Amino acid sequence: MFINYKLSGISFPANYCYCIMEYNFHTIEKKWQKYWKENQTYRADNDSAKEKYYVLDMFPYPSGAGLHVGHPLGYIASDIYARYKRLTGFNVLHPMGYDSFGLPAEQYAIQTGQHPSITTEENIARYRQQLDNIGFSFDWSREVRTSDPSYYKWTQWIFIQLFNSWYNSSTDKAEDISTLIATFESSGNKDVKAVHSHDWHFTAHDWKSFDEKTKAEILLNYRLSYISEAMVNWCPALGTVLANDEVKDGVSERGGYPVERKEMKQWSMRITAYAQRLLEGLDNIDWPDSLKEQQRNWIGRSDGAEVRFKIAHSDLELEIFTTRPDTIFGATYMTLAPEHEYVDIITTSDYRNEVNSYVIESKNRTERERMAEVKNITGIFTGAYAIHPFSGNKIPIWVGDYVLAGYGTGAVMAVPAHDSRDYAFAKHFNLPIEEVVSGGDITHESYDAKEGKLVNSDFLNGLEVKQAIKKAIEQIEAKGIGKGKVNFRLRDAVFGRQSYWGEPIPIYYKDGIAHAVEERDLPIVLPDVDKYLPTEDGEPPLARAKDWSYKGHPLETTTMPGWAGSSWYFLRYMDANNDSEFASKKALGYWKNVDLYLGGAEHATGHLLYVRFWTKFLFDRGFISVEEPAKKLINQGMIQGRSNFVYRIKDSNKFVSFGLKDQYEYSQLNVDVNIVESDVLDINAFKVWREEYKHAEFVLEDGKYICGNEVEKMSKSKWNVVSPDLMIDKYGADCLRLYEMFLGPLELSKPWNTNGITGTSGFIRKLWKLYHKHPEPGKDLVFEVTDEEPTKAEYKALHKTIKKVKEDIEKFSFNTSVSTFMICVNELTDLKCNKKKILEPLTILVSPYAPHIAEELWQLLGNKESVTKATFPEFKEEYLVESEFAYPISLNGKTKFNLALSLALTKEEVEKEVLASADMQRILNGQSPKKMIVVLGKIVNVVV
RNA sequence: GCUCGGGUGGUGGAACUGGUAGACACGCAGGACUUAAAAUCCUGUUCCCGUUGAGGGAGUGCGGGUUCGAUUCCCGCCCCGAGUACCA
Repeated sequence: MFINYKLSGISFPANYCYCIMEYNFHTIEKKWQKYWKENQTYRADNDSAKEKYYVLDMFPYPSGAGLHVGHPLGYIASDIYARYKRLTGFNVLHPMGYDSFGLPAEQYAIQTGQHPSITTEENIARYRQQLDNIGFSFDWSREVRTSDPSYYKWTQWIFIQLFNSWYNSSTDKAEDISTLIATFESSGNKDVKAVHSHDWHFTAHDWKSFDEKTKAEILLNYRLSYISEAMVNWCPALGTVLANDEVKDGVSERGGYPVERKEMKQWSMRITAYAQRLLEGLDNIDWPDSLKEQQRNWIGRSDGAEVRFKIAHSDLELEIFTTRPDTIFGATYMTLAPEHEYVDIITTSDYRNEVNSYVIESKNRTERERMAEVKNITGIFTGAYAIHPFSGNKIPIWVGDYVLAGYGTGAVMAVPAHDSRDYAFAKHFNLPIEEVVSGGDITHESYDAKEGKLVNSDFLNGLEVKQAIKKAIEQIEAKGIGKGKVNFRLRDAVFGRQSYWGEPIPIYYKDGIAHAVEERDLPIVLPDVDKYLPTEDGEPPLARAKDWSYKGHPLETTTMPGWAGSSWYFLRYMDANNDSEFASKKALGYWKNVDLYLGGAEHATGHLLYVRFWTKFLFDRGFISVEEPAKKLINQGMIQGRSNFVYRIKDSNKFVSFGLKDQYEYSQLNVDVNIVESDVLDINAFKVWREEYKHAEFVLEDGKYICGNEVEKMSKSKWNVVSPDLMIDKYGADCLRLYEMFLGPLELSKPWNTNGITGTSGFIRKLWKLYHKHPEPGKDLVFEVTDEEPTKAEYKALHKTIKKVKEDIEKFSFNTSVSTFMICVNELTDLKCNKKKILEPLTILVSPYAPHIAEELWQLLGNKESVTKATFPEFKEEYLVESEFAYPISLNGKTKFNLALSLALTKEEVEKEVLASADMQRILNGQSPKKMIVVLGKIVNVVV
């Protein structure tokens, strides 16, 4: 039997016929959810003598599709951990909220004209209900929503702090812009070491003579949030710019639309100032190695040198960056990025036409084309030459689009013998290749390894690569033609978005100069607009707002990106309802940072990098006392969907079953997995699923319509979304919680399938029965536990479980603790144990995993307070002590039989007993053992 | 290409610092209960040979190595997944 809930609107009957006398999860789960809400059971106190523990989930974007069974995986795990920490005496902060600004709501608003806040509100209500159904221990009094003005007031406030700060490289931290201005006034900028955009040199006198506008423009080059003319990822389809981490394979991450490079005036965040600290900080946090590695690659530190090459017949010098200064004698040509400013200047008249058309051509290629054609080598000679600083040789200067304008200096010294890209280029254009490091065979390929001795390299000859790099830099510096230099791949983050549904940037323009809004005037509330689209002349939607101004001056019209609100929300939870500060000093000082952060790995180079950046910034400016947002982080795996397909015969309304489809010409269509059971289609449900299928016909096999299937990402459009609501309705929240954990290790990705859920469902019933009198057929179960003293075996079953579950939770191995519970309940059932001294601690053990049934049992056991206030049972070794052990006896490492022996025996005695045993005699069959290994309490191995 | 994970029954997965491989659960098979079905309970279930309940052999992707003993450690290879992509 299968009921299609969604379509029929029928909810599953509260009781199966057998359920009357069994555990009724429907009423009991609702009862406790109500109790927790009314008693504010999970409210965390900011004023506690207890040690704090902060468990945080990455908050969701409330999408219209609602939660699917994949979302709660991490929430369940963190909830178990939070509950466990409470039971072990911690004051636990476990909040939840919504990342509620975002593109889907805006897209919907564009289509329907409905304000995105309405959609958002509805979606949040649905999420909340779904979350409540699962029985999470969130402290909802601290809920945050990034789109709420009381929240984004502080997002804007932080933006202003960034705007009013600069990065002092001497003190290695962010400081108030006033300290920079003071320095400019006293000594100009010659002694200022800062992370900034352009090099100017001015004296104190110059500074004082500059007009306001010039001063403002200079300061913008130092501010940590700044506006500049920059190359951005422009996505015409979305009508906005995107940050680097929002672009995947040359298309937008959301929607998959093409992205172009475009020069635009844009607000950006000077995250590059923190590159080194973001890198170093990784060593001190307990995050997955793969995630740290991704951040390291994204930051992309490379150590090398900047070297200036003189250009022949010119006063110009070409500056290049290289990580291999040791190979400088192998530089046989130079390559400039097509965008390099020198291209135009140095190209000789003979080559000008060709170079010009090459540059235009490569500028017109989109990022995507450029990526797709990586193997396609293009380039052109400029006619100009550089002078090798050591050999004095003339080396040709080329233009090639394999050199990126945005990295290093946009120019390279090409060493084809030891760089595969230069090698490919040199081979293609027949340029000389000269070996300077021995160890490879450069006639076949470049030798890129940093191993070997230098050859053909004058003063570097004979040195190992490492020493040669050092020596080369020394010589370069001595000659005054360059210096050692560290480069980062990390770019400043584009911060402005040409969309509506985001935080307004609190900036206004007076005489064309950007000014921050006064803090006391925050928040700058998102205005109403007539349409959520750009204006006719391409201005962002906010330009449509009436009177979008501040003190008579125009306000910025771009809004903040999705990651703005999520870059500091962990702090807001600490004091979520504070309207005079983003959080009080006291709350910040108590909760400090997140102890355990759970979420998906897809945020590695986005959110998780930005939140670290903002945390370091707030730390520098003295607002918080920690430098990292989360001490420990775990990535939960993704739950994939399992899609089902039907096959429509071409030009008909007839559908052919999976096994017979190849006899026809057909098209494959996704079908709602909720009307398919074990790949068999519910034909009647299918007919009512969509109007056009009302009169559908079928070609069946064995009287059934079999669907095809495939594992895909769970999404609305693929009709493979399984909602937790259905599972809860059918099996209960505790069962869903246990099952999601039982599925396998938390970090693992796996397709959702409900095949095994009857296992955890059976476990819950067995657990319930333990506390009840033996059932009489047809009668209700009657609660009954005794005060009798448990047997040794019963104590052992309990304490084994305490030990294992504690260890498992502490290493986040939730799947194995579910097994442990099953083993324990199986054993206690066999022992017919109904003793309070066993069952009461067991209730506490189970409560983090299955809180509803645990609360009910806890109450039945006579407790007045919630089980969440109990204390996690203490493990006592004494119950596990054994006097005997069944030794596995193996022959040459292969186990043959078991022999129970006293643990008091010495090695020699064990040896004797084993040899004397009948089984051993039979196996040896007259042979004498060569050697015997006895590991007391573990194993005996006999070698023949 | 590079980086990081991972390959264990029909399936999801266990196995602590090298020490009884396959826990637990699903599925499957047989049985009990039932007019019947569902549910529940019991038994079996890595594979192969053999069999009364004997016993034997193989086995953790493949090939080697270290060891009394290897899923676990080392070397080489194959396959799968994730991330990244001209970063000089």
